[in-house]
Amino acid sequence: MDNLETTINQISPEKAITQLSKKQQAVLKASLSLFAKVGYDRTSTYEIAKLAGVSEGTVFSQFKTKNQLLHAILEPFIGEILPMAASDFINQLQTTSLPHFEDFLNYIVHDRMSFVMSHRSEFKIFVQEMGRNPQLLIMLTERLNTLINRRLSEMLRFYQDKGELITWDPMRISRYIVSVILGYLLPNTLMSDEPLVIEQQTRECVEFLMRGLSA
Amino acid sequence: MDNLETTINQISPEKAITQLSKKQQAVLKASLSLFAKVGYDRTSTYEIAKLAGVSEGTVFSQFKTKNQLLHAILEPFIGEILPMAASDFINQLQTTSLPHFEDFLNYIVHDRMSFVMSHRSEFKIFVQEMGRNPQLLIMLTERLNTLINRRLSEMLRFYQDKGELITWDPMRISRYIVSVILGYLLPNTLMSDEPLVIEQQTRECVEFLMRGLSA
Amino acid sequence: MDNLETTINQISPEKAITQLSKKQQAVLKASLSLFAKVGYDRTSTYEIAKLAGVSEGTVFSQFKTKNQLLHAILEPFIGEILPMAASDFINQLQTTSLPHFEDFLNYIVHDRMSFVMSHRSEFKIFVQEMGRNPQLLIMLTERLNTLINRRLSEMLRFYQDKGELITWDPMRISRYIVSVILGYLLPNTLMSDEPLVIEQQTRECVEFLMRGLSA
Amino acid sequence: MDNLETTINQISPEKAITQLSKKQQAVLKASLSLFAKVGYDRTSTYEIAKLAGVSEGTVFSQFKTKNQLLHAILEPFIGEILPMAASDFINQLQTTSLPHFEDFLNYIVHDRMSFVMSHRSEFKIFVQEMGRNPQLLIMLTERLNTLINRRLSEMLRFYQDKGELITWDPMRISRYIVSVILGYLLPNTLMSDEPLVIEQQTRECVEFLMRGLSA
DNA sequence: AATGAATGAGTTTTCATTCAT
DNA sequence: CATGAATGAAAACTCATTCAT
Repeated sequence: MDNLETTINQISPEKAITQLSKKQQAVLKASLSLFAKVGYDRTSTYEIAKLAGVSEGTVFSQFKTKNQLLHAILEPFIGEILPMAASDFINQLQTTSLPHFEDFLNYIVHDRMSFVMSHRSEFKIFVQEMGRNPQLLIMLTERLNTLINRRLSEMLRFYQDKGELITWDPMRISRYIVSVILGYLLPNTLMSDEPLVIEQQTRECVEFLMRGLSA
Repeated sequence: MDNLETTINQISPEKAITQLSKKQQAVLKASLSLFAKVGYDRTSTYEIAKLAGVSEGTVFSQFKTKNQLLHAILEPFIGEILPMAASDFINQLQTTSLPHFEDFLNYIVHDRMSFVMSHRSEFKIFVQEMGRNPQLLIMLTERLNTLINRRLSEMLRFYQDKGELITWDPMRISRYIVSVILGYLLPNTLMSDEPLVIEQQTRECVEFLMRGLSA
Repeated sequence: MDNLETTINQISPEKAITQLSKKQQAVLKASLSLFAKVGYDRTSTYEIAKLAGVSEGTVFSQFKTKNQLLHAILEPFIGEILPMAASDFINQLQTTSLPHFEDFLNYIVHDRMSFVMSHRSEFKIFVQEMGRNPQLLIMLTERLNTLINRRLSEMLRFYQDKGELITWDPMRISRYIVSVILGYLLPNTLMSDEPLVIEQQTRECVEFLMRGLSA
Repeated sequence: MDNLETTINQISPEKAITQLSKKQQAVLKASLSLFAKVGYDRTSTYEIAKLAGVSEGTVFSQFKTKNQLLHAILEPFIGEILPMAASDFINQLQTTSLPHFEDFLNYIVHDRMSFVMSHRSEFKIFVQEMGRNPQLLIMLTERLNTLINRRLSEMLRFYQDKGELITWDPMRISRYIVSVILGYLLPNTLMSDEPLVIEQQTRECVEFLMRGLSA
């Protein structure tokens, strides 16, 4: 069911990333790990080089600046991984027959939890950078708006028409779904590093959301 | 109703903070502002001095290091503002007659939103630091646990016994309340800097929570 | 016998030093102690103020700069204590009847050891500064030359004429006497801080010098 | 005869020091020169960089702190140069046939004077630091004790048994020899920077010591 | 491409000194 | 005179970035 467990390299095989040599991949991996753990600003290029097992010069041979390294992580995340995940997600949703809102909720809660869990590091970096660079949030929001919201709204309206979902503004409904999911993910996943039993959490989540959102 | 709109200086007039000279207060204020806006790491002590209108030496005369400046902001927040707010909040709750769960929800959602809004900067800094220093979250959680949770649980059980609140684990109920509140606060307040119409948001919030949580 | 146990304040009662207030004396004493212990450069005016129990401003009210504080210690030492000690010493020598060279040696070895021991701190500071400011040594040498050497040379010649002292250049003889005394003082006194049993050391010293220097 | 005129680089060609690049050697050389001339505390890393003809960053690329720079100078001196010199010196003494105590004295006085003269800068720095860090003296004393004193004592006893040397404690005899040598070296060499005519000084030195120490 | 020594601008920090109270 | 907050110049140190090898 989870079609999102895509690694960075599986995403766009013909693009920049797979052209990267072993060393460059190590650099990217080391950056991802360190940026997520201690933050972009507290990670020095020396530490990246050390963790990647390369020289400091090598860190800069592919990515000209430290900031490009950050973007090399975040851009595919915002520009490819998230949208692709979103498309896949939406497509999957549409082709999957989910006759009832509860099935729908079950599906998306579980799927999104899995997705975030499998991209924990990127999320942490994204969240941290968002704190300083609100433009990131705007970029993300716009992308998701065009990709998801219209089609998601259609779906929500489908269940509203069926009388299974409260007739609030779909944006408002989305906000609650996202909030409750993040309420589980943020403390357990982004802040600490404990594993998360997705199935159990999903059940709880859906139980609450069904009460709050069914017509 | 909101007894929490206490500024830093109103908190402990006889303690450290009011001993600070005008210039030192300016330093603290400038740091608070810059740390919140661009983050601790991207704020130089030179910029703090410039914004505070003092010399760079002055930045270090009271707070010996830049990191102490951060702690001078966060510690009263974690150690005094939050707990005092929590106590006030709980006491207020207990002395206020809130016969129905909906009154209770209305009260806490509005109060907490107001509180966060009035300490926006501190929250932003706290959230940013939390991303790198998970220990902060643990400190906070422990403090809040001892201060709030037991008494909050009692109150929730009061409404559960009255048959107005679903008989889930009070911790789980708290999580949903917090999640939904943050779902409103984070995007509008912490990430961007737009003003927030608390009354409207509170009403929406409570409406949803009542559906999800009433027995 | 030891006429040199003069404290700073006993030296020039009509001059600056006794005009000093209690606080200023404390400053001077603290400086002396810290300069001797950790060196001039590693002593901050803040530490002087703290040890003296005064404010930092007070450190500068009498002595305009930190360097003047150093000179306030060294100048009386070079300009007054040492010469006065030297005069006293020479006068004492001349008025004291020391018919034999061995008596003479005994006297000066014991007296100089006592003198250095009672001005240990000043000596330490002087030696340390000398390493960086060779001019100090020149100043000292010139002063001692005019004050002592001529008259000391006369005395040495007295014993040479009596056939009790080898007929080397008096300067050379002085050098050996000084070297051997310092050979005892430097390790035990200036470098470490152990007490020194002067009588025992004097006897050893004189025994060796008598062998090396008697005619 | 003087086997001790070893420069820093001749000491351990395969070790740390020769791994240093040209620029790093320049940094070390500049530090040595400035520390000796004006003292560690009065030498700024900027001045070191300027004298070495490198950027200030380079000063810190190899030696992480200014203090490590000091240790990079002193440690090989205490840990390698002195002990090696000591061993060489003792070995040389043992293999050289020195039938009479006067030959022995002549040899060591000349050799030690040459050694100190060829490491003047290191000695100056060492002496200066010793004034503030008495632990240095302890380190040195312990090293020399284990390396030299036992074997030197044996040699002295050899001449005592031959009836050419006074039967004092060898430690006491060493103290006089060292004192008299330093009596020549300190004023002429360490304090000022004038050259020293070793042969002449050696002759005077030995003449006095022979009188004082022969049986 | 990879290396790592070198760079230099920027940052934090120290501290002697000043000055209003 | 005494105080101690304020100053600012200078110091040590960091680190992203460059470049010769």
